[in-house]
Amino acid sequence: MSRKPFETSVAELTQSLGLLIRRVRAATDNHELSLTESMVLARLDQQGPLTTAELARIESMKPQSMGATVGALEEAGLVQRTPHPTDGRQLLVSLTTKGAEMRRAFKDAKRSWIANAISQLDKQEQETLFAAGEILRRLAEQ
Amino acid sequence: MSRKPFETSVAELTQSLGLLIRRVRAATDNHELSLTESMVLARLDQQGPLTTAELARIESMKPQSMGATVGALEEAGLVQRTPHPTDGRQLLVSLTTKGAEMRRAFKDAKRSWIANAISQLDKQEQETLFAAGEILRRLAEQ
DNA sequence: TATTGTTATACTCTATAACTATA
DNA sequence: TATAGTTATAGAGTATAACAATA
Repeated sequence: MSRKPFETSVAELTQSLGLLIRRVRAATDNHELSLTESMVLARLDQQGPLTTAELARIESMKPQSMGATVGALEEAGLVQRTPHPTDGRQLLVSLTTKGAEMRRAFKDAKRSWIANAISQLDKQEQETLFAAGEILRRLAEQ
Repeated sequence: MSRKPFETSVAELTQSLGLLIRRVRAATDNHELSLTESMVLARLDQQGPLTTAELARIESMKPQSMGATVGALEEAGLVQRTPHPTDGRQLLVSLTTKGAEMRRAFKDAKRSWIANAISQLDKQEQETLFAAGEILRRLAEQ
């Protein structure tokens, strides 16, 4: 196979990411959760109740921005805020029954177009994608 | 190697993409070009002068949105608009000298944090990333 | 009638700044 | 003094709607 120049490959990757970002945003308009909202539900599902500040740190966002996201999820009835037992400043965010159901639906790969699309790729392409995901995470955290 | 459940891998990939999107946006604030602006410059560099409507189709955006992007690039002196020789409705967007210089700088992988970061990965990781880029583009266009 | 482009307006996501309450 | 959270405001990126000019 003939190798492309490095810059061409980077340009193509950048373009793919750009298209994907807009595709994700478009899906959001279609009554799906936003990327950040999905990420928050997944975190709460995996790690149990967390505070807004903790969620912000995990997702590399400002606490005020995460506050808005959590507020939207709360308004949608997917999460609830309860006072921290010992620290009066903190509010613990946790999944509601409806939020937990939403997560299960996502895991079925039926409700999220991206999970659904990935599930239709062959095994090797899925492996490539997941491996790239880990590399991209390292890049993002740099 | 122990395989993770599919849903876990999808969740991790989604999280990586989310972090990356925010990282790209943060870089934009630091006087770098936005992702879309970079994509437009790359297109014009590769394919020569194009109209706003053509650029919009290529990038899966509405012509009005692309008009704003092109307007920003024009204000920055990176592109110019010239009347189409035969079709009075169209304006051809092309790189200015300054815009062409900007593209060369990007190709040096010094000005763009993402190109720079990728250049520091080992060859195999770069291959994985570029292969994933092609898969992601297919997903985005679905 | 279809297409190119412009202008006006609005929405989402995230940021900064200023504040209160608690530790 | 530091941390958790809220509220107000702003900016970037994109969308929809309504319009003018040209094909």
